[in-house]
Amino acid sequence: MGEESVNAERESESGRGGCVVMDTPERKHQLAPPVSKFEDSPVFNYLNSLSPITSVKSVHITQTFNSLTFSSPPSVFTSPHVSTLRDSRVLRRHQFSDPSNSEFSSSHGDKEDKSGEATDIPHNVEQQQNDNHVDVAGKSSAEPLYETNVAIELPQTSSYECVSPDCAKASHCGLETNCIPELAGSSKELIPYVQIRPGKESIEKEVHLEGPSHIQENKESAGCDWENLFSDEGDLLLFDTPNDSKTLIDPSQRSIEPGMGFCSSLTNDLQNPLAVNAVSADNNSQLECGRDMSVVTDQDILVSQSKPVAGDNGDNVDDEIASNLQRGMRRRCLVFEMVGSRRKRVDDGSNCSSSMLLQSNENTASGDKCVVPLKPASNAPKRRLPGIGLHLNTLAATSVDHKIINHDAFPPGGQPISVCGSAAYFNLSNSQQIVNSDLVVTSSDIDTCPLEDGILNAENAALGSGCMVNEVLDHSSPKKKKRRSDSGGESEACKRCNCKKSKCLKLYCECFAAGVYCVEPCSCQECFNKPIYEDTVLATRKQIESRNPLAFAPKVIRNSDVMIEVGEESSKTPASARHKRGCNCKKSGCLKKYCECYQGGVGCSINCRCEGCKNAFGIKDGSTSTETEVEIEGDAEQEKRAVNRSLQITTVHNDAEQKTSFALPATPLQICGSSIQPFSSKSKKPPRSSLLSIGGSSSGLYGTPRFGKLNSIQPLANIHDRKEEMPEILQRNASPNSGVKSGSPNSKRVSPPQSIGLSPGQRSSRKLILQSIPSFPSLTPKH
DNA sequence: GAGTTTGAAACT
DNA sequence: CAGTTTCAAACTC
Repeated sequence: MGEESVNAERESESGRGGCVVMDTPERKHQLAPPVSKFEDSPVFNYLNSLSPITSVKSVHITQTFNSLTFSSPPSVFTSPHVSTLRDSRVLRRHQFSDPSNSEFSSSHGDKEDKSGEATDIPHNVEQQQNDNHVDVAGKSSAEPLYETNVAIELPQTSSYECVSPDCAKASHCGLETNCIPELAGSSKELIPYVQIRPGKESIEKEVHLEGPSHIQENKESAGCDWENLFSDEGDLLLFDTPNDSKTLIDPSQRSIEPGMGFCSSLTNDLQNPLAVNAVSADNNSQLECGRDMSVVTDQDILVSQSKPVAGDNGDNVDDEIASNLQRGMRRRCLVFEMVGSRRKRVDDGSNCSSSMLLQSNENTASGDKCVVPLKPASNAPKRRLPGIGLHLNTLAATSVDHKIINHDAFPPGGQPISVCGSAAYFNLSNSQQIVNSDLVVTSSDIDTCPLEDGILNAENAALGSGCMVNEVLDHSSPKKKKRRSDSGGESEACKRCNCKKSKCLKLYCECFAAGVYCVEPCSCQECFNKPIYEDTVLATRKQIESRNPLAFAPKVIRNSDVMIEVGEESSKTPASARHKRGCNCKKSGCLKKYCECYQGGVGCSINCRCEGCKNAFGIKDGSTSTETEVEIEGDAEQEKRAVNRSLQITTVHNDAEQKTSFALPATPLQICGSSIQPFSSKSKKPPRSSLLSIGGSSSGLYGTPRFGKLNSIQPLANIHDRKEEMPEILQRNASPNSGVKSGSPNSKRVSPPQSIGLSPGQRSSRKLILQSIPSFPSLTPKH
């Protein structure tokens, strides 16, 4: 459990979703160079080596949890705790704008406790962390747990900040102070803190008397180290808390938003120990603070990192803000995942800290397109951008978003969720949301990516091909290019709609169908597909899903996916990829984009009812024009391979994708879709759901199914395959187009020019791969 | 950019 | 499930 919980926390931190995975590689790079003082510390080394992996783990973990919990969504929460907590925080934040209100915090704290396992787990983790920290202080052992702890600690470090609020109870503060001294040597920043703390220590000591104090202390100590480490490694952490970044970034915002202020104050405190102390004195909520703190700490850490230890915030802050603005676009796609995670957090237990987080989120989240808001990840993305974490990066919020967010902070509907990000709603759609969030985290989630399509797409887009990423980024780009231009792949994440009557609440709307919120580039009228209307969006989505669980599933399924899902049937549909439902073209001859199959770069299948099919990618009869579809039917082995791959991929998605992300809706959607796809075959649908069934509800919860897949898949997936895939995937990433093929070994078919690779399925695969890679090296195993 | 075509989505 | 309507993208000019 401890490891899992830790992982979950990591995930939550990475939170922001699948992004983490992406980040990991980058982080490594980043970390390696900067290591300075901390390098000596075993822990630090550990982190460096692990950090990348850690992020991945988060994803996997979530997945694993999901798989484990599959039957029961709640269980999922447990693993994802962090994410859930954060999400909950977000929501609560919205609800409770005023962090100042101790009541809220306290209440939140209670809620968190109630939240249950998820919340509980964190505590456990903390304890473990504390233990670890202690060890760390001792310096010695940098055990895998350690790493996990470290990851967790980040949050804790935040707790450190939180401590201030809690100070009454003090555990954190005291611990921190204590820890600090130990760690102090390692980190520059720490020293300052230490100095400050002394005053607090007296208070903290009182707290210490209580059992928890030790743990907290340890945590804090760890946090301190973390800070140092982060400062070195920083980026990693940053990714996790986009929101945080804001808080950290903008001191000014603090003044503006009470809640934010709190967080910011914390962050500031981090920078300025004295301030922190003062804050701590005021704050009452302990647990909440702890969690929130964790968030804050992350932010702080991030900030510190972003800015070299120096503490000068001003300049850095500006830069960060700008970066945030840029992020806005990205967020949208990724958001889903992120959002989910955040929401979870909120739900779980947002405490006072949560409120702060929420605020921070709001700040970070862009209103606007709010998509962004979700992702704290977005913040992370900034730094991540450089690295693989493209989708995550894409998620990054834009500065604009931040602004918007503030405005939106309290959507009319009431739920701040919007903040979470466009993608978020997918998660929300069901109880599964939790799962989704997890997925998101993983995907991201994910997303991402991403949503499914939403997240997943986003993720996929990012992962799938550089194109996707670009597209996501492009959102900012004014014009909708035709998403499809990408190729069949339509990067859903980047979709832009032009709806006039549907209010963007029907599948007519590409954005909505993709599980993504409409963004500026959209030319839609009377659009309700915005974070502000998240409730409406979610409700509508549920309705649609109730009618057709697969409504948001990716339309085009890869062979691998099909293989997996369909299993036996896959043999029936040799084509590398197929349209889930098949087309119904009568006049276009399946040679124009009117045809979804053609648009998706896939051949028509038995499922199609098209007339006069001339689909260049493959005719309905099964004879794909392109030889590409080599029939795998006969080969059970091939199918198995494909399945394994698909599973791997899918698992990754769940991260993303997404939803992230999603990527389906976010990624989740895609994932779902993939999972769902089996059903997709028109008539055959029901049977295949087996996978879905694993996940739980097939429908809305695409996330779950995906998770299920992921979970199931991961185990199934052969390491060999992954390894092989990994490189390929990477390469593919480099070249999106190529990627397509790689996606499914079986699918030899070269994706038509379009980009089969772009096709959601492929994307998903890519995304998955990317994520999977980092995840692969799960830290836990080391233990 | 306006208008037409097309097929999916939604509705009955 | 089939037929019809609505809708927005794709396409053409």
